[in-house]
Amino acid sequence: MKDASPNRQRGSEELWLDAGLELLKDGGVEAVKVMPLARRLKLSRTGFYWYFKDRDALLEAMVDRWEARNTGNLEARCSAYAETICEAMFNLCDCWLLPELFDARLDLAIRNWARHEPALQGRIETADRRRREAIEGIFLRFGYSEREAEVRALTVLYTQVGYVSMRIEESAEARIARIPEYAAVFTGKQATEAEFERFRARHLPAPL
Amino acid sequence: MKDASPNRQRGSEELWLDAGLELLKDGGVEAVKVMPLARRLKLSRTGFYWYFKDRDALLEAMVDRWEARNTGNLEARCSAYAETICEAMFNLCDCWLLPELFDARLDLAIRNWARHEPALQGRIETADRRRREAIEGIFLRFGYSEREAEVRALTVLYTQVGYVSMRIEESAEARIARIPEYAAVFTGKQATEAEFERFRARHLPAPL
DNA sequence: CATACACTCGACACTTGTGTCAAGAATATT
DNA sequence: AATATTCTTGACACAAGTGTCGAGTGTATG
Repeated sequence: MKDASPNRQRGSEELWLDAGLELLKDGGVEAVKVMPLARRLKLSRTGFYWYFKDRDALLEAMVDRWEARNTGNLEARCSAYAETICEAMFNLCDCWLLPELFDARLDLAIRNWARHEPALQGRIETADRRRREAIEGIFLRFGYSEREAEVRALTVLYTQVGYVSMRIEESAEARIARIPEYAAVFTGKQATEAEFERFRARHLPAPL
Repeated sequence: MKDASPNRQRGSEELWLDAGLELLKDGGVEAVKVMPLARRLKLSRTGFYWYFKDRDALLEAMVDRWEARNTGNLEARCSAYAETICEAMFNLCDCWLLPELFDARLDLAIRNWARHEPALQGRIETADRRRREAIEGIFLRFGYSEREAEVRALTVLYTQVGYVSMRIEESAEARIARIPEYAAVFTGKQATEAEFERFRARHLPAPL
């Protein structure tokens, strides 16, 4: 007595999870409700409960996904090979230009959510500590003092969070163009033309 | 003449508005519901509708209040008298130390809320532009190039938003102690002992 | 081919929220 | 003191969400 179409949409854990993340990113946690999710997927609301115990289980799964991504890539960029502090900073800046390295919207959404969820707040703090230590490491490797490395790392972190938080909309080119100046502020050193060219080259679309 | 009879709690526009802001600050917009508000004030829920047409009217009033505060004080600190770029930066830093100049929690709450409310987003952008121009003005007055002034102003803004957004908890002393280093990163110049002392003096409790 | 597994669905019971109304208490004005 | 205004309240009508249950429907496989 049901839909006769052979290829009808079928649910799966992935499907609900992805849709949940989508809703989280552009509507905040409060938008992650089972009912709207079902509407969006054109599935019955109650089907959700086959894959997840309840709404909280979904939220949990979303956080797990976030944890397994952003911070790791940032750490990796921080320990990438570099000959100068500016080159190292450019390596880190890859994160702000390549969405696959760092999902800024997700990061922001999780951060906002954590604001009213003390349990989550702890996980955020852990992530932020790891990130700060990774960035501090760059400065320490290039001879900055402990104290200076810390403040500079914090400036980088805050700037990044602030940038994302203010939802700046700029073209990739505009953003790339500003990068050397940010690098100069962050490190206190001016990058060479060559260093910037190497960075720019890997971010501009290859001229086939 | 109205006498406040202590017998019985009575409502008022102020009362509901203040409670609303409180809820906004520590629970996000989603927490600003008439029912919890009434519970908190120990008043009947429906009394609310005598003062405000509906929930949206309250939200509107809260935004008005925010607009009438934070940005203006920041602009004022940016145009305060200063002999050097570092002194000017310290003037601005007053905002991050004196809650009456700048309500960071409210700023953050409004910002998060705006994320999912395009209408509000416009007002945020206007506020951010005014702030950026005020900070840029400092750098321009002290001879930085247009381009450099812009990037440095943005760094200051993003750092501040990021700092608030990450909900850092530090004592006033710890924060004050770090300020000269931030000032050095932001301006590229080292403040003198005297400049920092003048700044510190007005923030430490007067030893009467 | 039968049957068990993986999955979907509608109905039900419950909770929290919104906004309206008419009746009434408290206070101010005349 | 009488009256008008200001404010509070409980009852009512609705909307949107959560989670459970039992009865299904396809599909894979033993």
